[in-house]
Amino acid sequence: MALPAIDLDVFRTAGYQRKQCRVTDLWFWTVDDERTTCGDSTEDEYTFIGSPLIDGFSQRGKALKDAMREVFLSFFESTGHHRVAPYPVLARWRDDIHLTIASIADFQPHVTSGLVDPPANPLTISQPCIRLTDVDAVGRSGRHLTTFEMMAHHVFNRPDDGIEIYWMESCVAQCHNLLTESLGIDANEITYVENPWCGGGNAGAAVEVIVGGLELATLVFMDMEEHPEGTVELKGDMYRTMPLQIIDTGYGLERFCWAAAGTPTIYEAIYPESVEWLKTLAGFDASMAQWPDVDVPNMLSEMSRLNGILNIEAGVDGDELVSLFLTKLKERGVSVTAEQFRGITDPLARIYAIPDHLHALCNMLGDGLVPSNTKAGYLARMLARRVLRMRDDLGLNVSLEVLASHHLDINLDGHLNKQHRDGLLTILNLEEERYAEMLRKGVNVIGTQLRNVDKNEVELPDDVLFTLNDSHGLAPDTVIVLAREQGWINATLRTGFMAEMAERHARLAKASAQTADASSSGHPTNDLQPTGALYYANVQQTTFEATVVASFPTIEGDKSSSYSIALDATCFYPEGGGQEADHGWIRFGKKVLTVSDTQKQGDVIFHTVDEPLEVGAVVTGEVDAVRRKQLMDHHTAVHIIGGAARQLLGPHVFQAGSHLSAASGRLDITHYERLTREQLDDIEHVANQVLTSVGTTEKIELNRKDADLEFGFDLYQGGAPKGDSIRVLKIGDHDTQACGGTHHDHPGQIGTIRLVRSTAVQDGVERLHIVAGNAALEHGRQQDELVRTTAEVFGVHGSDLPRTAERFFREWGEQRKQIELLERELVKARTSGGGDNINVVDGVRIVVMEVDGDLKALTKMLKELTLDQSQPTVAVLGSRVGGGKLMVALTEGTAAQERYNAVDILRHISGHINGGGGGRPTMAQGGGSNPDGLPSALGAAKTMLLND
RNA sequence: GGGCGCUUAGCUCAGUUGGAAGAGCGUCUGGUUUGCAACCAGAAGGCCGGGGGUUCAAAUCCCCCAGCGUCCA
Repeated sequence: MALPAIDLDVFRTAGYQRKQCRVTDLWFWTVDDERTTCGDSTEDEYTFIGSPLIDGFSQRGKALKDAMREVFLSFFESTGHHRVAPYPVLARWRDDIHLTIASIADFQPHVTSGLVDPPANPLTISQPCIRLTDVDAVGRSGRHLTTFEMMAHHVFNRPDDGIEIYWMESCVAQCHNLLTESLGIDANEITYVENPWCGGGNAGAAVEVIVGGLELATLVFMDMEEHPEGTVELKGDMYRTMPLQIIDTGYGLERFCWAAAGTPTIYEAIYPESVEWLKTLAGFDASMAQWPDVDVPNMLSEMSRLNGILNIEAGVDGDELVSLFLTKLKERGVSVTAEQFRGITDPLARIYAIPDHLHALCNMLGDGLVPSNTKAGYLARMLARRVLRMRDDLGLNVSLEVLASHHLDINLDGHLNKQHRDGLLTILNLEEERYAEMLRKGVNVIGTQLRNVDKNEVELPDDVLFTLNDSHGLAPDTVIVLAREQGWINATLRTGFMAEMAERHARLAKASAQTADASSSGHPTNDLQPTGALYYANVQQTTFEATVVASFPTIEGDKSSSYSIALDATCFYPEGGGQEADHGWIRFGKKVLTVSDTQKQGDVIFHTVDEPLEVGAVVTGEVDAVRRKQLMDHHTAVHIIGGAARQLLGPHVFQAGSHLSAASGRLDITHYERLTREQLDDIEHVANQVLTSVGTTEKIELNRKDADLEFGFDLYQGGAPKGDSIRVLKIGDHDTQACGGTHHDHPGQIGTIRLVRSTAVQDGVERLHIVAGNAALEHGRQQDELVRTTAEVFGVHGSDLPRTAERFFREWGEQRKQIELLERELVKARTSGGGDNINVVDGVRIVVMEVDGDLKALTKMLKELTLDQSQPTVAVLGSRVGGGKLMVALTEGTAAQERYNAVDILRHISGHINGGGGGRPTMAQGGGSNPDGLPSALGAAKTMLLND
C-alpha cells in the first residue's frame, strides 16, 4: 500500500488543483491551469534570477539573512510557537553523527523516540547545519552549500496522551500564509509536491514547497516506523503507524534569501562582500578582459538558469559537464570555447566556495572543535585544506588567518559560540603551517616516488597517485602540478580518475565495515527487578543488607568458578563512565564471598563472586572501602583537572574519554598542540587550589530537558547520555558535568593531585595521566626509589644525577670513538712492519691475520688496510667471535682487483669454520660455527694467495 | 573505528637483489679577500626511533612498541 493523496482544505480554498508531473510523475498542487510540471523537474528553470520573487528585502549578506530569519521566526511565534535558541553545529548529544545536519537532529534520538520532552511544543528554530556530502559541488552548482540554516517549526503530537498540537492541514496553511502573506510570493509561483519521506527507520507523508523552480522548504509528517508487519511500503521497506506524530519542517534560510535577491548564484546573495573581495584579490575582472568578445555577465546569468535544470552533484564528470554546458549555452546564443568557459567558471567556483567553507569552519571551530585526523576534527581539517588549496589555485597572497578574520567580521559579526577569536586564529595558523609542511614534504615524496618514471610520461602510475593521496595527503591534481614543476612536463590526470579513487575508497571502507562486527552477550534481565543503587545516596556507605534475587554461573553451564549474583539493592558501583567496578565481599551466615567485579546490565547490577547463593537469602555486603576511596579520588580529581585545563588552555578543551583505576586516572582532552611540562605544572597547580577553595561538591539529579536548559551541552563531556534522568556533578564554578560515577562530597578529601605526564592519543587529543590521594603518595615513593637506586649505581647524591648521567653518557661516546681509533691504529701497527702476516706478490700487498672483534670492528680494520689506492692490498681478516667471522677485501681500482675476487677467496676458506658468506668482488664477509677452524681457514687463504 | 606512509649527521633528505652508512645545507680549521658575500681545500659530526626475531651478515626482511603524518568512515 502506498500513502494516500495529500488532499487538504487549505489547497482547495486557495484555488489549488492536484496534477501529476509529466516529467517526474509526482503529484503536485498548483493554481496554474497551464502548468504540467511540478516545478522541481529538469524542465523547470529558475524564474527568480534577475527578478526576485520575494519583495521588500534590499539587504544582502548577513543583514539579509538576519532580516529573513526574523520574519520567519516572528511569524511562527505569532501562531503560537515558542522560539528555541539554535543548538551547536557539533552534535555532541548524538553518538551517530558528528555534525548537526538538520533542525530535527537537535531532538533526535530521545525527543523523537518519546523518551524526553521537547524544550517547547510547538517550537520554531533556525538551526545552523553543516553537510559535507556535496562539498565538491559547492561553488560549481550555484546553489550547494556546506553550511546553511534550516528554519523550522516542529510539533510533537502524542494522540494517546491527549497531546495534539496540529497536523497537516494547519501546518500547510501556516506555510502558505508565510509565503503568500508575510513574504508576498505570488501563489502562481508556488507548487506543493507530494513526495513521501523515509529515513533512519521512520517515514511519513511529505510536501516539497517549490518556488520559482527552487525547493524552498520541505514539510514532513512523520508518523510511521519501520516494521515487518507494517502495511505501508516505501522504497522497499514496510512501515506502520507509531504513537508519535512529528512534524519535521525545513525551510532553507539561504534559499529564501536567494529568492529575495535574485542574484545569479546563492553565494552572491549571502556572501556578497566576500565574493567581491576575493574577486579583487584574485584579479578576476582583469583576467576576464583577455576575452573582450565574451559577455561574461550574460553567460553567468544563462548558466544560473541552467543550473536549475542541470543536476550538478558531486562526482559528475567535469569534461562531460563542460560540453553539456557549452551545447546548452550555444542554444541560448552564448558562444564560448571550452577554454574560455573553464577560465571563467573555475576561478569563480573557488571564489564562491571559499566563503561557504570558511563559514562552516568558523561555526565548527566556534563551537570548540579542535582539528584532528579523525572524526569531526578531520572534517574541519579537510575544509581548512580545501580553502588553502583554492586560495593557492587562485593565487591569493593572503593567509588563512586573514581570510578567516575577514569572514568573521563581515559574515558573523565577530560572533563565535564558544571559542575565542584568538583561539580560532591560532588553530587556523597551525593548520596552515601543517598544510605548508605537507606540501613541502610532498615535493620530496613526489620526486622519490616518480624516480623511475620517464620524464616524458603523460600518465603517472595509478598506485603512485593512490599512495601520494592516501598516505601523504597530496590530491592527484596537486601531484600533477608539482610533478610538472619537477620536470614531468607532460603529466596529466586522466578523466574520471577522481571518481575511480572515490570508488576505491568506498570499496575499502565497505570491506573494513564487513570485518567489524559487534557481538554482545548478557544475562536475560527482563524478569529481574531493577537493582536499587545505594552508592549515589551516600558515597561513604560501604556496608549494607540485601536480598539475593538471582544467582547463576557467569558463563552458562560452567559450574566451577564464577557466579553472577543480583541483589535487590547494592552499594557496589558497577563499572561505568570510565570508572572501574567496586570490589569487596558478600557475607551469608559464615560464608564470605569475594566480589571481584560488578557490572550493570540494563537496570540490574551483577556481582561476580566465587560461589552461588540461594535466591531469597539475606546477605551483608561490604565494599572494599580503600579501593572505593581511591577510585573516587581519581574520578573527582579527573573532573578537577579537566576544569583546570579548560580554564588555562581555552574553551575548546573537551573530554574525549577517561579511565579511572585504583592505580591511576587518565583523562583525554581535546587540544590543538602538545602540552609542555610548564603547562602541566600550571594545570596541576590550579587543580590543587580547587581542593581547598571549593568546600563541597553539588550533586544534582534532573531531567534531560531541564539539564539542557540550565547547563547547556558542555554538560555531556563524558558522551551522549542515554536516559531522561541526568546526574550532574558541580564543583563550585570550576567544573560542571553530567556524570554517573561516585564522587567525594568534599574535594579536600582527595588530599593531593599530581599530573604525572601527558601523552598524545591522536592528533588533537592529549592524554593526561593523573594520580591522586594515596596513589599520589605511592607514585612519589616510587619516584624516590628510582632516584635512590640510580644514584647508588653512580655513587652520587640524587641531586647530582642529571649532571652525572650526562657526563657518563658523553664520556661513553668519547671512549667508544677512542677504542675504534685505537683498533685501527693497532691493525696499522701490526701490518706496517712486515712479518708473518704480510707478503707482497707482484706489487700487491697480501695481509692475512687473526684479530679480535665483531664484524663491525673487522670492517673498520679492513678499511684501514684496503682503502688506500697507493698501496694495492688484499686483506683477509678472521675473528673467533660468535662462531668465527671472516672478511675479505681488496683495494678497488688497482692490480689487486684485477687479480683476485674477494667472494672466491671467502668461499674457498669459509668451509674451515663450517660457514658461508658472500658479498661483492672487492668485499666479502661470512661467518660460521667453528671458531677453532679459524687458523686453518687463514692458512688456506695464505696458501691460495701466495701460491697462485 | 579501519587503512596506508614515514622515523638515517645539527637541518633537509638519498640509500637499488640483505654484503665497506651517503649528498646538500649548516658547523669547525686553513686558503683567498681591505671587509662582507662568494669561492677553494680539509675536518668533525651516526645505538640508521626502541625492543625482539630470521641470517654467516639487517638501515634494508618479519613481529611488537613508540612518535609523527595521511586517507577514509
